[in-house]
Amino acid sequence: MRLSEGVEWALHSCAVLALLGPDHTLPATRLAEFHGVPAAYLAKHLQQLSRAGVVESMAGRRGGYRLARPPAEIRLLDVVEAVEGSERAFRCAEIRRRGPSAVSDDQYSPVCGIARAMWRAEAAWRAELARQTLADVVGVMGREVSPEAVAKAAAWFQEVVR
Amino acid sequence: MRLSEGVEWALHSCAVLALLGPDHTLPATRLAEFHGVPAAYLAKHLQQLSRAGVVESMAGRRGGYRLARPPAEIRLLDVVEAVEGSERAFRCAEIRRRGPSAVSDDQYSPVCGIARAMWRAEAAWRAELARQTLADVVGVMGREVSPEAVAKAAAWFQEVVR
DNA sequence: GTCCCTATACTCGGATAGCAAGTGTCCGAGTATAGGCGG
DNA sequence: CCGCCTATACTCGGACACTTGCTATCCGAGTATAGGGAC
Repeated sequence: MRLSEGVEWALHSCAVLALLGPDHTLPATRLAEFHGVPAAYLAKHLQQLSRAGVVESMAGRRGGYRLARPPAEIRLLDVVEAVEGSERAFRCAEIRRRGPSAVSDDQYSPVCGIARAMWRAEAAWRAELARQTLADVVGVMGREVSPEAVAKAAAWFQEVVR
Repeated sequence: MRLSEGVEWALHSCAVLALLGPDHTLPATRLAEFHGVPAAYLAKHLQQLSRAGVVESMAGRRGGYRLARPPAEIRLLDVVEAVEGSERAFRCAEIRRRGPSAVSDDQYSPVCGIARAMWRAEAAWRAELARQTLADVVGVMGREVSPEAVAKAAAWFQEVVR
């Protein structure tokens, strides 16, 4: 099991957009530059976030991305599902119904016990991601980051934001 | 994010071995036949289970697989990690340290706040998988499966077990 | 009848191809802007 | 001086190659068994 690298990029990008506030936009190129990742590929993930309604895209000369809602209303789950999709990680192929001991379909419980157990764990994962918002994460980061880093980032924002 | 199909096969195979009890073994071929899956590929996963100490392999003419411990002592997490590996799903590439606003390494908190948030969710997932044992799952399945299916499976066992 | 030996058939185990999904990139469509022109 | 229009430069968005890891398979090494022979 492996989460797409794009999830990390998306989360960091959203964090930056949260710091920027609702009055400014940042183009994909700048976000990529800030994180040192390929611009074209990050753009792909930002499009997914846009489609999912997590960020808003502004077209045109001074366009770019900004959060679609306040950070406190964006759950980490929203970001993760925007990139990874909302399909379940464990997919039940109903192998219990195959093989020589198979019986007629109506003899089986509606969902396989093994699948239920696995999905219970996934639900716990989702619940934890739903509990944490972007505001939480940004808050913690803001408390932990060093003053020098803050200054440097602020200077960069000054330079690129119009 | 997607779990390997082998996880499902491994779990079902372990459930069958649990029903079989510690006094019998079942070769990979039979397990594959019972579930209607490719034998050679299932064998690969059984090897992983064996390496992880979840099942024991008996070589020779009447060899096969059996559980290495009582079902109550086998956590679903053990089975899942045997197949999927114990690496984290979310991998922090430390992109916060890249880009134009990077500062010296000692300025950063030991682990990125975003990674910590993601790993918290993974911990919840693992905890839920660790809480449930093979005995739990088999117990539920035993209560849900229809009498006809039980009879059919028992007959098949009688036929193949020596 | 009992013990030992050998040949056998069966098992697991790791090394080897094929394919799908994630990774990375590009170019075209669309739009808000900036400047110039006319009134 | 003000308003409108047009050209522009910049943005996003979807369509196209490439690489990694999962899927699937095979064949060789090792071993407990079953049968036969000797005592």
